[in-house]
Amino acid sequence: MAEQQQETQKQDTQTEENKLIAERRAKLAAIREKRNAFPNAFRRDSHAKELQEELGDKEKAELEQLNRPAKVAGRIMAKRGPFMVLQDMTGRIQLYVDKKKLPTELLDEIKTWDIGDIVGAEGPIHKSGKGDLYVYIEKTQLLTKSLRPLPDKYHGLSDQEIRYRQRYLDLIMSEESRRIFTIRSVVIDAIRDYLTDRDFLEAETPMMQCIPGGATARPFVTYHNALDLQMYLRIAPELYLKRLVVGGFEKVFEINRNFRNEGLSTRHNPEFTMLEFYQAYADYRDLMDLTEDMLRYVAQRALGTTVVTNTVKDSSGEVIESKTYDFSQPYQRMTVFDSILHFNPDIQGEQLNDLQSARQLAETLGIPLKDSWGLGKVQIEIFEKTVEDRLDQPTFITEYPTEVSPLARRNDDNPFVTDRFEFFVGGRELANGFSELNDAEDQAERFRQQVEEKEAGDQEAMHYDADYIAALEYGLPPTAGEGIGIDRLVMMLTDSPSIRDVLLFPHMRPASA
RNA sequence: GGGCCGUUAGCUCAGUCGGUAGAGCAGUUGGCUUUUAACCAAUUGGUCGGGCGUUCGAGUCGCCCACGGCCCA
Repeated sequence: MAEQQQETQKQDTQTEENKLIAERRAKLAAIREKRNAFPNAFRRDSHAKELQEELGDKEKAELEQLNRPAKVAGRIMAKRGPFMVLQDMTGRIQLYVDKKKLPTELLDEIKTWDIGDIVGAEGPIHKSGKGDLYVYIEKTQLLTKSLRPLPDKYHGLSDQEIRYRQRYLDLIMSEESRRIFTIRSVVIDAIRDYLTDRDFLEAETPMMQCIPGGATARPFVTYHNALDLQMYLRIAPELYLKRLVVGGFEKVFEINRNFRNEGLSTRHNPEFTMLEFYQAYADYRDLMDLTEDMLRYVAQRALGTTVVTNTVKDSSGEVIESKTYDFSQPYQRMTVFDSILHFNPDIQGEQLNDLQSARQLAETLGIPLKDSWGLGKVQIEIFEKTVEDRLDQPTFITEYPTEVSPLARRNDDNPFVTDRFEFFVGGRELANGFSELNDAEDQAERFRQQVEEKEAGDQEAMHYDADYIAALEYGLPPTAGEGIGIDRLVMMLTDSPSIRDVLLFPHMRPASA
């Protein structure tokens, strides 16, 4: 009882607290008195952008003669004298309220319309003295009353936190934000087209797995009641997609979410979108060629060009650095080993090839080492520390050590490394691909090594997946597979500095009370 | 995890040396009806992120906490 009273009181103060909302509620109440305040029968026949493209160049007099009728709908974004600016998903167009022609009752109601309200309007398209198109209102109606005031019509929403937490406001206010998410959609569409055009089959594999495999990462843990079973959100679809190749789907791909239980940063979100694809009777070199070609196609579709510009801005938003990446050119290719030597002129090849001296080198570089690490792991640590963020132009790095590539096929000439590559642009890893390990016995041995590392305390090490080994024992044809991080790809294509700018609803700590 | 910065009206932001809280936009009232961040006049609106402390007095100084941003690990 007391709680209820408290709750009511709280609600009262919240309502009183914002006078602007109260005023809009009163306006809505007045409309409810007269009719259904939420009509849903209005149908538009035109979008703002089409009208601007079709009629924007025509003269004022010509348009008045044409008297082309249109029905439009959208959100009121500004009011300027007798004009209202309407925004729909394609763009903006003005409405003109002629107080000499419209009935008084309607004019009185239009006066109560606020920025943010959603309305429909019908009338011929004319052009104003200043050269802007408008719908000369003959009929109009309020479709949805907006109860909360929008951000500043000129400055928009500048509070980053609110942009992420209330993305809908960001989308209403920011053309740039709408552009980024439109590009994201086109990128995924283009990838899907590219692969399906080449006879890849799209597959959906489990998001909930009993053995989280296909990558080294900490998984999220969940629980299935009916089966009384601990399950994990997947960290990768890899092992399931390769089972499909065993099953005879020789070209498969999946675009979907992976979940990794790690921190949040400008580059990491606990759930992120990956493309993975597998092709039988191909090797990692074929996939490097495919990647070059596919990214060219995707950039062209999404941006209309293969030249991508990325900028670095200072705190005031001034561009202090600008780089261009031309995806029409062949990308550089370099081995891990060579790239370390290339970016570290002081380092000698012999130092890198000996565990003792490589460890020493790593310590000089300030890399914390674990006793269990072999030469390959130490080399990769040195690579990540001294090379990765300097790989600016599109570059394939090849020959990753077997020790850090538990699912990749060993190189025929040098079993210390695998037939694997990673792809970098702007210092960021965008893709990882390799010839798949299809030797069931070798794979079983590598799983055992991972389990040892897990038992030694590495929470990211892999589990032993006996069913996957069984699948390999039936025979996986020679296959190459690759993963491309969609979020990072979209960041690069849209020149977005943070992964949160390309995720509609990035994960945040719950807002404080 | 560490460092720096931020949090003031619905939004965008000022706020000097510690002395009763300001502007523009939005809103309200009136005017204007081919405007372009529309304009003109009047006007409403504040738990200064939260807490503790110093002080006669704190948006302002100190400490703690929350959330966010950037950089580093």
